[in-house]
Amino acid sequence: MTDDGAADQALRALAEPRRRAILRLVAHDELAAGEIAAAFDVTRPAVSQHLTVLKNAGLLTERRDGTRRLYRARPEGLDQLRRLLDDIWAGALDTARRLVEAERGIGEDDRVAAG
Amino acid sequence: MTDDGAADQALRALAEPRRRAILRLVAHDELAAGEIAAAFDVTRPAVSQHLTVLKNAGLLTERRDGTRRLYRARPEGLDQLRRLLDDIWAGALDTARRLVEAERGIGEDDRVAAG
DNA sequence: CGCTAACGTTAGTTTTAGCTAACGCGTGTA
DNA sequence: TACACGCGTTAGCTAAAACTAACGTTAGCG
Repeated sequence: MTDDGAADQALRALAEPRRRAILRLVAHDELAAGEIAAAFDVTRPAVSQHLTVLKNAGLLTERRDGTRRLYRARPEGLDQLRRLLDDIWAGALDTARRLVEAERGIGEDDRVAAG
Repeated sequence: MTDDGAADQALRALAEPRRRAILRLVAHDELAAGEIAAAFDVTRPAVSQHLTVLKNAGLLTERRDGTRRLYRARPEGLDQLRRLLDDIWAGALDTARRLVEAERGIGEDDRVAAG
């Protein structure tokens, strides 16, 4: 299980700038689909599709109130994402530490800061 | 500046499963472009393009050794990404906490756990 | 029941991203 | 200098994604 499918969906969903903007909108307040769509220059169906993608990725929740549908960000969706990123970088962080130590051991005299 | 361009590139780069696989490869060891390409079924130019995307996103470093180019994951690239995600979810976490408290205050008698 | 409002969904088009094939560039070797 | 090797880059094709326009569905009101 090198690559979780759920986290993959979340990552693909967040790759779209407009979907991140939507998430920012519903992070603080619960908003209706129409209110969210009004915040952008694209049509409402387009926003509706973005909401579907975000919902399938587990990044927001949907609640029905009459004919309206209210959306709100789902903080738990971030966890799986963070786990995936940490999993990828776990080895890299360890390797970087080893390299820094090795650099110090090899030549402190002619070696300056690498970056 | 609601959406940093640098983090945007990193997010788009990570949305591709093959690029995540490449990052996993160079997380522990420094590998040449040919070695990385040999690990996949796609052609070397395709891998080269992926490496360019990852490099531009600040997710890996390039080092030249003769005719070869060696790549290694860049752990600092994760930081900007984590900052962006935390920024988006900062409000959501706070809101979720408020909602849980409000739910407790409204009806502990007929309300059970929401999820 | 008819009517309106708020959405979601589908069909079809345009843009974007990844891939292969061919080529160009820099490095090392005889 | 000539040649081979290792990669990056470009052009062109194909598949995926985002968008618009038209239609379907459900909830509320008279």
